[in-house]
Amino acid sequence: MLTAEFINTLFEAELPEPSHWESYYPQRNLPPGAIVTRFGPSPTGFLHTGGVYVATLGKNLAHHSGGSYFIRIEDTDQAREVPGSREQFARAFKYFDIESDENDSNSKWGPYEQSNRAPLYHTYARELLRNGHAYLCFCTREELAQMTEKQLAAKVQTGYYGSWARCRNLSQAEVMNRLEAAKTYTIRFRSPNGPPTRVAYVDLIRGPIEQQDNVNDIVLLKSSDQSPRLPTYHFAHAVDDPLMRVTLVLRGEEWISSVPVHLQLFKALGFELIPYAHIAPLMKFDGASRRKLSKRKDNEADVDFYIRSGYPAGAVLHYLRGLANSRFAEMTFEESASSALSLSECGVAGPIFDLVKLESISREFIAQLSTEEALKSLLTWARDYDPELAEKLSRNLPLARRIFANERQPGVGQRKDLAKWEEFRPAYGLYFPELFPLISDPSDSRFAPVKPDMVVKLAKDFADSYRHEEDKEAWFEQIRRLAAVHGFAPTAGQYKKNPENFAGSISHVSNAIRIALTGLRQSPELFLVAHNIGEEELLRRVRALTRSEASRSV
RNA sequence: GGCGCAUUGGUGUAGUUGGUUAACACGCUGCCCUCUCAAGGCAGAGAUCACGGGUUCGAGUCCCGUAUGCGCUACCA
Repeated sequence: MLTAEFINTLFEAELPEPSHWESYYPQRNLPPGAIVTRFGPSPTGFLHTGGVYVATLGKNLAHHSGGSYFIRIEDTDQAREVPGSREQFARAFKYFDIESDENDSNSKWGPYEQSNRAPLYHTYARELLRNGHAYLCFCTREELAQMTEKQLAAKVQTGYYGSWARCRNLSQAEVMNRLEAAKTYTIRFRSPNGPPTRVAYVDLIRGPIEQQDNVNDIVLLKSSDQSPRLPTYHFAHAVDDPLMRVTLVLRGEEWISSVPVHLQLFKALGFELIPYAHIAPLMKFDGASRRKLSKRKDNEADVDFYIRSGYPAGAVLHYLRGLANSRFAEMTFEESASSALSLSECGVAGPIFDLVKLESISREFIAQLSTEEALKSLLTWARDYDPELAEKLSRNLPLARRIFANERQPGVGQRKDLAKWEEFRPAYGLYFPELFPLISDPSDSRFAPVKPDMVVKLAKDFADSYRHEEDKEAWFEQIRRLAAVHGFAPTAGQYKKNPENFAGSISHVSNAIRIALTGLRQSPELFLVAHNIGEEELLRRVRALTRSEASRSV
């Protein structure tokens, strides 16, 4: 056992006592049942889609219970910190509406970055040292690695326990000797380490869980040669969550195995237990098997993927809520955004994160936006990711509005062409003359099966007799006449019944014109195209084909 | 290896004290509509409820075992 005087020399002299912190962080004044929960991302890379999943669940639970949701940056592994992560986090939090209710300037329960909380951890590490629940360990990483190898070879449990825990019972004299030899040390938890026992607790999602109790003397404070000396996740969790007055620990399922450690730490620290809810991770198919959505392998695991591609946050969040509580998948976007999620409805198996499903939800989402909402969302995206498009849109807002309004006519079935804003340009760029490459080659493969000479004939006749009719039917009648003149069936139905009687279907003719006008095999109806680009531009596009023929025959 | 979690059609789930042909949504296929693609309408395929035992008159639902997948077993979180 180390003396109190000696323990004090290991820490800053003015380090507060636990009682100081416990009154410094009062209970929150919240209604009964209010949930206070936190999201704790580590700045070791981009924010993971699974993080948004957990965070949005937590924020929803907190807000619907009259509680509070906050983000605590868990940056205790400074070696693995990736520069720029925090900036990316901030952008992603904002985009997905999971920003923290609390921060260092509006709340007294901070700081909200663990690297700024070192004194807290030190106070409690010292306390555990004083009451014998912790000790100094001088084992080097090399020694620990060798030990693990031996354990593996001997087929015994790996870890720092029992007779393997060499520093567990060092005398104060031995400890002082090593300190004088300038050895670095960690502070380890002195686990109960008795005969194997079972431990049980209730998970709010899974119900009762029972497992073997922990016997490992896990590290509490990392190596003494670091500054500041930071805790491991386990210790940070056991200090921060009680003191930040969290009432629900919501985290990934990978933490289930660590609960026995956490329970022991809470007990040793004298804190009341906080209910746990472990969320099943988002999964993905890899061939025939499924695995956790991985930062390294899957670009849809990176939330920047959605921001960059222009998936509206509302669509992604709706999908994520549906994965958490399937009831939400059946709701309208509005209902799902305003309803309370529940832990008991969360599935226990990891759901497959299916990009195809997301795309379809996103299509629905964009389709139900009003013209103004859609335009605003598109412009916001384009300013960052397609400045050229943003510029063209801003210079012709009436046209931009018309494009969305065309697809949103009341009473008419709603088109669902766009799943993400990066699809806007390929689908609708054709409306902007500056973004449209003229098609002048009649043998372009997009015209198939209509032959090049027929393409030219159709283009020439169409342009020569073109009238910019204001009525949809009257306008399309031109195409029908054009088809009839060249032996094509005037309706698709007639061609279908007797294909042998015709040179082709009306659809061949309309598609030839479609390609000339839009360059696309799929486009909005031609009448709309004609009126959105205007007569002059229409004729310019169609005549590009006839000119090409003229120059070729010279 | 040890420990833990999971397993209902392609996907997400429902199936709350065991009780008739396992339900819903999305997806998929075909047809209709149709100038293309969507949207819409109609019809359809698709699950021996992971596998094997057991309890029971009767099990997706309870019990045991097995398999498979995932996770933890770090001075990573």
